[in-house]
Amino acid sequence: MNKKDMAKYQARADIIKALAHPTRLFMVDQLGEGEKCVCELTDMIKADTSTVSKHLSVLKSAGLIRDDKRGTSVYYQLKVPCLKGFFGCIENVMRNNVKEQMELLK
Amino acid sequence: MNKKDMAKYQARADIIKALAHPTRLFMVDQLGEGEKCVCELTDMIKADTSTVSKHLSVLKSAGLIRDDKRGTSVYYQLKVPCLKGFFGCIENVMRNNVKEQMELLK
DNA sequence: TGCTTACTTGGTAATATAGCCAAATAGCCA
DNA sequence: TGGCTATTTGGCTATATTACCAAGTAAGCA
Repeated sequence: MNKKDMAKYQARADIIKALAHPTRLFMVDQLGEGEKCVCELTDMIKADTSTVSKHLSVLKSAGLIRDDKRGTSVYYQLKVPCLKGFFGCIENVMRNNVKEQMELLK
Repeated sequence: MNKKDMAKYQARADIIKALAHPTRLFMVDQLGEGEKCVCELTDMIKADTSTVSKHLSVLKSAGLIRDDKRGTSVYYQLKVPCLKGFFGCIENVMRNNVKEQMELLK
């Protein structure tokens, strides 16, 4: 693998890494249904506000969401609609994994 | 977020985490073009065989690839064709991030 | 101005991940 | 059998990630 390819895969990995956490996946799902402020997400997730804020900043740095401050609240929006297809793929993997577990038990 | 949802997002995250590394993304790309043995991948990646083997086992545990031992070699194959669409989505994000960087410089 | 709510940032401890070396295992062939 | 090649596993250190608390910033309002 040459240097340029390495950089390409590193850049991909950085974005995927931003998605690789249950709380952040939940956020992406929620934001897929419409913008939410930090306080709304904090309520749903039941973690410290600072924790939620940091997860959001990871998604934002990766370019997956956008923020919009209105008054004292900050609203976040999903920038990337194509993620839905991706999650479909992940669900396929999960279904298949379960299927294989079941085969083992037969 | 209730316990069941939490488990769902955790399971998704575990699979995504398996993809969240440049070397493993390279492997997935390579295996997408056809099966390869550990030694071939080791040559391409130029890391210790043990490192390559461990990356492959991460992908395998996630259910993304399958192994097939023939003689002294172990051949790995991609199990999940839908990943190609996913990478397309990630490339979109990367392109958009660059675009926004450029806007900033205008 | 001073208070309150909403959010971000810095610091820290616990945990997870990555890479290498060394050692173990497995199949092939002389 | 003994040796060779291919691969996996265990152990270790370095680094990254996560979550919380505490402190800082920012906007609205009495």
